[in-house]
Order: sequence, then structure tokens, then C-alpha cells
Amino acid sequence: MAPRQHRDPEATKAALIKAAEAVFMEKGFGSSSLSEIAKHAGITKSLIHHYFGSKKGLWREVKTKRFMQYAARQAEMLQNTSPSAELLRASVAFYFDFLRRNPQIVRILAWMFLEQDQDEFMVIDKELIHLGVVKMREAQASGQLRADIDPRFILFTFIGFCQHWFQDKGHFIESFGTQGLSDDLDEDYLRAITKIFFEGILPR
Amino acid sequence: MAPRQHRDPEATKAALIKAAEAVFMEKGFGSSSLSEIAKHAGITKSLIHHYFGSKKGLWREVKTKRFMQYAARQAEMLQNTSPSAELLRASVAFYFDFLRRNPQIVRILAWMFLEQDQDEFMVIDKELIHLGVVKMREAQASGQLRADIDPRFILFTFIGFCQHWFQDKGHFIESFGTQGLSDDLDEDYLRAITKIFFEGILPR
DNA sequence: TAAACAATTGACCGGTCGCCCAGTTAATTA
DNA sequence: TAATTAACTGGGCGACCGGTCAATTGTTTA
Repeated sequence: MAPRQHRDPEATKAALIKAAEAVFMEKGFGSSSLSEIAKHAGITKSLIHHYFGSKKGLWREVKTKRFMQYAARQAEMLQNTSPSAELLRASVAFYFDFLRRNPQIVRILAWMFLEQDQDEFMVIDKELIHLGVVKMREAQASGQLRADIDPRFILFTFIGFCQHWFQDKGHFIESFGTQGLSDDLDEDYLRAITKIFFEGILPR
Repeated sequence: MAPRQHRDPEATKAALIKAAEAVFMEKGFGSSSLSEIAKHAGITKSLIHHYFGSKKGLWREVKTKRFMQYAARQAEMLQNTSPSAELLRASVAFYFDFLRRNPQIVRILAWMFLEQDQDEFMVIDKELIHLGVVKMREAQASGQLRADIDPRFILFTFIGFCQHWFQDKGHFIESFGTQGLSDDLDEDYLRAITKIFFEGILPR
């Protein structure tokens, strides 16, 4: 490979991370190889070690980058959530929409689960989560939310509703079919879980 | 390794699959090695190729075995579900408990998502799912379930509730903590989602 | 402009990987 | 019992793995 005449370390790092994300997302950490990533980025393998130290270091960089973005959005969401059922509804839609536009997040979380990659940076959103729980508690205190369910479970299932859809949507379509549903399946699902989440499946 | 004096191909295959499942489940496909699996099973590597052809072949065998069991239990569950809210509640508990005792299932489903190789399996439980949807529809017709939500979404979210817990339970503990919850976190969660699923989070 | 620095390359390392094959031995068949 | 089949072993092959290193060259600093 002919040496670059113009050097741009930032661009190099960015290209490396981008290529790494693509490969890691598709194959997971264990099945990805540095040679493939390097080739994909048009950069020699050695530079990976030069910038990121190791394969694990690169993987961490990829995760961190995406996860920061994830945390930022989550903060945005919680900031705007106030103790009213209506705003909570909007938060669900907001979060759902974010995942729809960033499917990488869902894959990263799934890979981390499978490869037992419990990571230190999950701590980042610990305060975030705490903030969310506080908001839930406020909503419970003001009578907007039923008070006999731990707010942590409410928040958790709400996140789970959304994540699970984008993870198992394929199974849904394959097993359940789409007859009678609209073109925008995501939208249909969001409507359904909103009803279930807020009002349950029993008749009122 | 001294050759076995008594040969038992079925036992050998079973031992291989068992060891493979253990290793695969812990490390994922890419990071597992055949040598480790063979050593773990007390059987030489060559026999893996003799019986399963390749690493992928062994992997497929492991997945198939578990998935069949999964389908069988699902059938059992749906068989016993009748169009009453009470029995539906029992089904949730049944399915939840099954996943709790077979965490491998959750991992395999996550793998299927990431590898996009669902098709071959999903055909199996297609009829199963259909049966479940029919039951839901009956429950809707009899007024036991609200009728303004597509029964497919109801079934799907119910499965998702359970799956998601066992996949992201670690995140829950990490981010939310367990203060004020009982020793049996699973039970606490089950109680919470039962409430949410059937009655929603709004005050009644 | 000379020296120091850092980006980048390609050759190379020991190790392990999945896989294959020739040979041995137990079980089955004729 | 002779011949055939199939279970099983162990050695080894080529490929590729993550990682290192010395050398080259553009860029920055003194």
C-alpha cells in the first residue's frame, strides 16, 4: 500500500472506527478480524494497535462512541419528561423513534449480552436512570401513575418494550405475518404497546 | 488419549453437544474453539468433524436441540391457555418460569437475531403461534380481553416481556440496583409485569 | 535548517485455528 | 471366521489470528 502523502490522524481514526463498527455489528467481537477491519478501512492493521492498543481497545472505542450518543438522547428524553402521563407517552414515542433510527444500539446491546461483555461505561447512564426513576416517583405521588408498582420496573419495561421490538421484529413478521396491519409496522406496534403499557390488556 | 474400549456413538454425540453448548453459551460462537469443546467433553477433536462436519454444523445442532425443546414447551403452554384472563395469567407465569430455568433459550434467540438465520426454525412454531393467536381472539370475543388491540401484538409483547427480562436483567441490577426488592428478583419482576401487562400503569 | 516527533508501512512472530487424513481397533455383517 | 463397516485417535497441514518491530516519511518544533 502506497504511503499516504497527506496525513490526517483524526480522519484515519474515524475511518477505522467506522469500519470497525460495520464489521463488529455484523459478526460480533469474536468473529471479527483486525485484518478485515483494516482492509475495509483501507488502512494497515498496525495502525489499529497504534491508535487503540488492541482489538479490545478498538471495540471499546466503538461501543463508547455509540453509547455516548445513546446516553445523550436518553438525557434529552428524561429532561423533557415531567410527571404527567401525557409527557410520559411522548417519551415512549421519542425513545422508540431513536431506536428505530439507530439500530446499531440494539445490536451492540445484544452482542454485549451474548459475549458477556458487562462494561464499565454502563455507569454513564446510572445518574440518568436515577433521574428517570425520580420522575416516575413524582408521577406516582401526583396520582398520574399507579403507585403500587416499583418505578424501576416501570422504566425498565418501557425500555424493554422498545428494544425488544427492534430485536425480534423479524420473528414477528415471520411468525405472525402482517395481514391487516398498515405499511408502517413500527407505528402500529408503537400504538399497541402504548395502549398495553398505559392501560393494560383487560377491558376497562 | 487411550481409545475407548466400549464404543457408544450416541453417548459420544450427546457429550459433544453438551460440552459445545456450555462453551458456546459462555463465549459465543466466534470465540469458542473446537479444541476447548473437545477437551471439555473428553473426546478428540476429530470426532466433531466426524459427526457434525464442521464447527458451524455443531453449532447448528446445539441450536436445533434447544429450539425444539423451546417449541415443545410453547406448545404445552398454548395448549393449556384458554380464553380466560386467569389462565392467561398462568401462561405468563409458565412461560416466564420456563425461561428462568432455561436461560440458554434466551441466548439462542438473541443469536438468531444477530445471525439472521431464523428462517429454518421459525417455520416450526408458526402453527403454534397461530394457535395462540386464535386463543387470544376467543378471549377477546368473550370479553375477557380488550378487543381494540391486535391479538398478535398482545402475544408478542407478552413473550417479549419475559425474554427481555432474562436478557437485560444484568443491566437492571447494574443500573437500577436492588434496594428494597426481595431476594427473588425474578418473582418481583414477574409480579410487576403481570400488573402492567394486564392493567397498565395508569391508576384505575 | 536541523532535530524531534508522530503517522504509516510491511515484514514478521509464535500461537492457534478449523480441518483433513492415514491408521487402529471395536462392532457388525455375511 | 473372514470381510466390512464405523468409531476413534493423533499427527500434521496451511491459513489466519492478534500483536510487535524496525524502517520510512510527512509534519512540527527549536
